[in-house]
Amino acid sequence: MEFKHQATVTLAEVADAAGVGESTVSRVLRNHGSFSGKTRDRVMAAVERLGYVPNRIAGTLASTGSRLVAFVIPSLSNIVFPDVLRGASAILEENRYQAVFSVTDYDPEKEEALAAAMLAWRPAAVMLAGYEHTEGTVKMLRASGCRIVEMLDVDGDALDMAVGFSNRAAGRESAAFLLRRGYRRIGYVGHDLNRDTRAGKRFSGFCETLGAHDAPLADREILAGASSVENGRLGLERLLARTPDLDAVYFSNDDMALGGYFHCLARGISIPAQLAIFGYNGLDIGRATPQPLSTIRTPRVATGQVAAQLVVTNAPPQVVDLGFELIEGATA
Amino acid sequence: MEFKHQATVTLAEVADAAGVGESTVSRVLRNHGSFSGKTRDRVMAAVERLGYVPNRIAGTLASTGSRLVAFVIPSLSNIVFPDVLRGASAILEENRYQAVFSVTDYDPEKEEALAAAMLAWRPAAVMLAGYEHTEGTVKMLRASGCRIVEMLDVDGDALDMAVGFSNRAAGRESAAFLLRRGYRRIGYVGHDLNRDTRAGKRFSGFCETLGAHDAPLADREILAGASSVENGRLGLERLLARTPDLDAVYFSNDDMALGGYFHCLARGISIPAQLAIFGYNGLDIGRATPQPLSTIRTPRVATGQVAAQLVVTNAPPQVVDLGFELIEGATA
DNA sequence: CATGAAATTGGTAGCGCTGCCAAAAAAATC
DNA sequence: GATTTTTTTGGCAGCGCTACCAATTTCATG
Repeated sequence: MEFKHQATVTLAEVADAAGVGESTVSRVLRNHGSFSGKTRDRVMAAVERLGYVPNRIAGTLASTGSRLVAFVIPSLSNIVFPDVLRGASAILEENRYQAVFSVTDYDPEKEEALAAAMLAWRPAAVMLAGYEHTEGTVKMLRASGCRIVEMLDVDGDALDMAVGFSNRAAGRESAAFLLRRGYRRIGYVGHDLNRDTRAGKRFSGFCETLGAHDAPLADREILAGASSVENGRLGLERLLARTPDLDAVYFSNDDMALGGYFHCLARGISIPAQLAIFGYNGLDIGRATPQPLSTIRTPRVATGQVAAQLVVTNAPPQVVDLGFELIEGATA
Repeated sequence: MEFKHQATVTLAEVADAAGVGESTVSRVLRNHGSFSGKTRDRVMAAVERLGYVPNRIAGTLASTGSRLVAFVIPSLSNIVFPDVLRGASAILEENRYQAVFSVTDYDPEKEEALAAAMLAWRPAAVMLAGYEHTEGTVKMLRASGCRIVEMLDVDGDALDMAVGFSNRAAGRESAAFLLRRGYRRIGYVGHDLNRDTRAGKRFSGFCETLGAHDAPLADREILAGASSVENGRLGLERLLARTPDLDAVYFSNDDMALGGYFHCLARGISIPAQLAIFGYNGLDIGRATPQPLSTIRTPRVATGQVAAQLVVTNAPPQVVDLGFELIEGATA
């Protein structure tokens, strides 16, 4: 088997080598249309011999519709997005689609620029996080004619398709759970809510339910920057310094909550007797801590899977609510 | 159900609308070649008016060399790879390159299939993890003529370029550190080493140094499946059940080590007096635990950045060793 | 003004493939 | 064996853009 270095073999060369026409090679390779077994063998032998690799750029240009799926995600540091990508890429690979991605850093303007760059690749679909986009992004996506999937949120109007769960409801249920357990002096530790609008929706649902039960949020500590274990720890420390008599704290997610948990471990604050901790996401690590973290488990991988499934099946516009699960754990 | 694709605006239509030739529009849009300010304004106005989005598929086919960079990575669950992607995607975006990815699940055969699929997009470069590839993968990559970057390992011969650090040296230094601290009864808890060959190299370097100091590995517990906090916890439990008199345990990475740490917290095993714990990766969470984790911090994001930089600058073949940093922490 | 140099511009041949159509070959039917 | 039907095949026009080259305009300069 010879491979020519750097000289790209074209379909025409394969056709010559196999002694057949170009379209025949194309049909064999795509297993589309009809051809005899003998022809197929001859073509495949030539492909093998020449080390031919089809050029999908050319193929996509010639045919209608690409097999590229574009992901425009806020971050790769927040485990949520790798999880979504993981779910989606498995489905996409099975269906011979190719995933392309860009990271917006939670910046709507950057999202617009990156979405535009993505559309230049004429993807079959664009997958985004949530419903909050600039006017320009919306207009561009609409005009593109490609499928759009907004992921990880269902609290709003979908441009085309949406897959996820209600962040607002997650916030409400978290509050209801804490109230049922008898906590009344409840605080919040979160990260930048303007950027992470889904965290903002959870917080707003949380406060709504607290308010409805005459137990308004006692105090809050919002840290600038991304969510992290360290920020969670720091946030709880500051919150307790200001408002020591809290009996429960809701965190913007499990990373932050783990930081809070570690703070309590380090300071000898007994959980949940002295202070209850509640998170969001249902990370694996939260189940392996000495006391399993009380949290809400979200279908992150499934969100990616379903989103990809909708795209590969070219499903009609729809919103899929995958729900979430409250994990009682031992910290609340 | 049928979905109409909107009629996409082409460069030719923009040219007509602006009253100029196609090549002029192309030059203006790419800011390449010369054109007058007046022409540029006319073209940009037409682009704006028609909502033209260039078709990069066509552009790539017509020109030589694409601006796609293909990542073929083992996993998205192991934070290492999102971190690498994060570093790389920032650099690539700045340089108007587009990242494409596939996930191999640590399966070399799947890596070969996915690499082949990637090459069909004629990427500027293919970025892989480590040096262990099938013969077919190597042959194909060599023949492709595109740049190749092997990441996260420098213990071997690079196909073209490599960026990372020595896993073997990391293992050796970890062992040396534990020996310096006086630990002699040392165990190991790891995950599937056949698949994660870099973890295998660390382990082998670790054992080598132990052996050289007459303190051979006392016992080991290898868990099937991927690394996880839960597996680390389980692994340490099993290891200690079998060999209770260990004074230190080396884990295949920080996830596993955290599991071990939590096991000790839950069982009241005092760290590091009764048992020392040493990890690998330098995750943020390991710095926020009540006792900071003793571990080796690896330049994951930088690996991605440098790898991307090499590609966008079309650097000559080379191996870049970014090194690593031993963090003493408080668990060993 | 003339003349050559420099800056702009447009025309057009591909890039490598797919989709359509007609031609050829093979199989089925009378 | 002639005819019809079915299966296989090849030719070729694009897909939308870029690269190259030649044509045109503008600018300097004597």
